[in-house]
Amino acid sequence: MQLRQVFTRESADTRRDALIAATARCLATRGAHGTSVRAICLEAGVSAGLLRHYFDGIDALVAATYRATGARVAAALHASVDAIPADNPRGRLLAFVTASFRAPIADPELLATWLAFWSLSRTVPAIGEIHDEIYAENRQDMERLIRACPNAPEDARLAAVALTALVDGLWLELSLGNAPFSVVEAEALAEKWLDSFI
Amino acid sequence: MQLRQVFTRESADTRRDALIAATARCLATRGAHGTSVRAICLEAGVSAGLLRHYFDGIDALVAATYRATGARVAAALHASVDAIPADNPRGRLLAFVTASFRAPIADPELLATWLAFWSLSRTVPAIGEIHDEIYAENRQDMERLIRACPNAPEDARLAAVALTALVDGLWLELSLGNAPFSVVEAEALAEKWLDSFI
DNA sequence: CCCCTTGTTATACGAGTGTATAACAGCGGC
DNA sequence: GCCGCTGTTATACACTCGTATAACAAGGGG
Repeated sequence: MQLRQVFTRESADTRRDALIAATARCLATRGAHGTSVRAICLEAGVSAGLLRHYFDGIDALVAATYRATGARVAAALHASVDAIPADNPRGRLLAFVTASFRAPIADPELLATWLAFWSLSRTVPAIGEIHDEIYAENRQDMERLIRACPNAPEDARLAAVALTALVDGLWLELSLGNAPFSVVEAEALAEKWLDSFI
Repeated sequence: MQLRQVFTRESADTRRDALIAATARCLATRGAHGTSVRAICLEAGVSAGLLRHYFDGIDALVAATYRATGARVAAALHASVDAIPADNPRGRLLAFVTASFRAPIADPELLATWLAFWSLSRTVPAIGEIHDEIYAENRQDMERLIRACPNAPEDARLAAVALTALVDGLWLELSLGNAPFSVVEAEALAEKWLDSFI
């Protein structure tokens, strides 16, 4: 005679956010392999059936989590940029570039989440589209910051490509762990690369 | 009354290699999510039980596939380097760096395989160790090529870190598809970054 | 040529997967 | 205070997962 679990009713947004947060924690902790409907709902403290009540399925929930995580990263980058006054465009660009090497972006858990997204983006078309959106927006932000510099290169797009690639590569190794370099070295390399464009 | 399937006996090495190749194809085609014991053995044309006869389990097989794939990439890189005569050390380094943007390394299937490995390296310790081995060897190769240059920087390690990061970032976006830049642009960026060190 | 080793297959098993469905209960409206 | 809506839970189902095991047959040694 199993007693039915007590529960409280929450608003749709609250539950959706809780499920998204639980999905991110699951991806980070257990990897994509261990992120199942039951694992997510256990992490969120709700029963397994509730997932389908708020999302079309686990793929849709993971896609929503991807979008939310991307927005969180973008917000952290923008916060770093906005900490530098507008009359220092190079400083703002440098802040945008080097923020990837510090918390909360250099988080190993964030890498685990991102890896799961990359893996799924080749299989699940909806996640692939979100990936393209996120990266396009990130690159536009970077281009804007480059163009704001007095010595901006004629091809801001290519400079953004170059900076993004170096930052991604350094971020990847830092987050994977056992990187043979320090955060300070990564920042110095990024600054050197930056100064070769502006 | 199911007739038992005809089969031919193969040497241990042949079967092992076939299973490794099938695993790589599975990871590339179906992603880590769809790479199961049955999928691998179907791809290899053997029954599901045979996997455990040659490997301790699916994790061990994936680890072996990781090692084999890493060796294949390293061989491709070395072939690119060896196509340049020894009296042109900068050319050899450049060949090592830019080979990542061409086949067979810029292959989208290779990315899918690599992503699966990265995802698993956080969960399966054995795969994490292989990852460290592969990356350490790759970096040593790069450092060797840097030190062979006449104007080699004092800190070849940091230069190798820098070049590896840029190449990885560019390779990642090229392989993910929809990259907003061309292979030629990637090569030019890598060469520019290279010339800022030697 | 036949036997024996053993590589290979077929089948079974328990656990876990995503999803569907009906019963339940929290809580606002009356 | 009670009703009814619906958010939530519990359970069931069909499927796939990795693995274990026994039956089978391929092919070399005698």
